[in-house]
Amino acid sequence: MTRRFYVTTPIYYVNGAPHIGHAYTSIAADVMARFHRLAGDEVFFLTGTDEHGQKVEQAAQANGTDAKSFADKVSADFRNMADAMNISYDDFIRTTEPRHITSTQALWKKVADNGAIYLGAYEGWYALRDECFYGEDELVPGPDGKKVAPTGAPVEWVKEPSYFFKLSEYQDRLLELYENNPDFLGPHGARNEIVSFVKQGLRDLSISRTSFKWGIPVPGDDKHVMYVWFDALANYLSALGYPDTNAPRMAFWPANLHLVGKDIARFHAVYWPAFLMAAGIELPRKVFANGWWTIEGQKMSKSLGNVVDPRDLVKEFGLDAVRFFLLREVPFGGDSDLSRKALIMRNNVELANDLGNLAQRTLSLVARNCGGILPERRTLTEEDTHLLGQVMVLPDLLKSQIERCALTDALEDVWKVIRACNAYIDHQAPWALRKTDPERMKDVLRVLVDALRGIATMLQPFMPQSMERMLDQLAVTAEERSFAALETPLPGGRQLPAPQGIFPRYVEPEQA
RNA sequence: GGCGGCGUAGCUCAGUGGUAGAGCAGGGGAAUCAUAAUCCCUUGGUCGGAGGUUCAAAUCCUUCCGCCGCUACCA
Repeated sequence: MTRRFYVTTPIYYVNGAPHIGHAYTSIAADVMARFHRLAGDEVFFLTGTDEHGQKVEQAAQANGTDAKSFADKVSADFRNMADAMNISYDDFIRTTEPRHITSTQALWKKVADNGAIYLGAYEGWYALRDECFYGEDELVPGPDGKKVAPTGAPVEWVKEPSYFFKLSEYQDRLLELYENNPDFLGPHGARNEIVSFVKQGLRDLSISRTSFKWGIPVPGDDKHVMYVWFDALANYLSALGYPDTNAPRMAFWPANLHLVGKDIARFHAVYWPAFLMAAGIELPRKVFANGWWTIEGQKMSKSLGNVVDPRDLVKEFGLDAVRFFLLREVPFGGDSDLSRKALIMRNNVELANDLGNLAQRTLSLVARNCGGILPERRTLTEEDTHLLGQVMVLPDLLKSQIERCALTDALEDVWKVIRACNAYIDHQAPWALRKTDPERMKDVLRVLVDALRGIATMLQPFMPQSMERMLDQLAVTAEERSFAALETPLPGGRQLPAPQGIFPRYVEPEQA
């Protein structure tokens, strides 16, 4: 029976350019998607862009264009970044697409028909000049002592008609959800915060606006457009073809994993399940929040001018070195720091020295001493069995790590085996066996090739391009690269191509 | 203010009741197949402070200090 696996990234808001944080979440989701494909699951991997709202309207104006053209441009840039990072998405949804608009309106109607939406009034501090609401804490004292907007514009307390979602009625059911499904929300820190947030009590949620037009019209009341979360969250269903229950993709619902940045964990863990409960739709299995990246120890911000475009890093260090670094550096779920030094260190020590050099020394021994022919699998010594045993448990080991979104731990598990391989080759010393026991040398090299094949197979989701090259050099055919294929040893006698370095050491250009 | 998290070797972190761990960095040695990469050994911590529970605490409780997060409509 084929298992289905549906994983999503957030849809990224198009009021600003893509940066390393967006890439991070997408790469993590990509690893999950690729991993499940290699495990034989049927995968649907969704990403996209969120394009409505006042901020996009304003950003477009500032750029002297209209909202749609602006959204087109930025959305294309996000898509370009996803492609540049080798994100294997199956669909890229945009909230301005007709399929999303009709689907979201259908979801709204369903929720409204079930009595969870009512018309009320949204109150707040409104600055006429900015055409914008501000939160109480955003206001600053003006020259005359009266509170004004951060832009300096005068504000007044106004009421605007708005549709509300009866979020307050879902507190108990949400707490029950977290209680009964400890894995629904991760990691632990985020989970605790959300639970205590919900325990504090929930207010109804304003889900429409009349103060701007760039949004999805509320069904039956064109004066309103949907506000933020109802529109955005619905993408996870609209991409599947909701409300058409016969749409082929609907079989992927409920989603197995919504991967999100920690800033929007609450919306995914509180609003989204509540909307779905109200609509009578099954809930996603898991929401997991990843942390933030600081840059050289500093918060990434436009004002500091240290916003990192991942495509620049790729140009300098190579795609897989960047993918690897982001997932390897710090436990997935926590915050992490991106520094040049750490990136170079990871690349040189773990990719070039540990793994790249292991492959290179093994394959050049095979090339030189076996004529590049893969030796047969023969009798194994205790050491051989021990090493291969470590390789054989990797699929199950990683499966459970991926299950709990422990991407860093998964990599650490693989690296333990890589280090064991380096110890093995030193202890066996096939270069010495060449003179004393050439047959045993072949056995040793064969064990190493098998170990490398297992390692490269498991690392494909993390570093698809490099591992493709490594598996090519190991003469593993395209059909032999799934996890299941690892149970069948490669037939001996194959001709291996001439080995070529896969992970070059990074050497800093000469300082002036 | 309320709730929560963290504070363990120079650095990044693992370890949740039973004689302190990993990787990197530092020191010594071996090997020379390999991208001068690798392997072996090793230095190093009164586990933030104090008090308590226990035969036994980094691990449970109390308190103090320091850092951080959340505290709703902000993408």
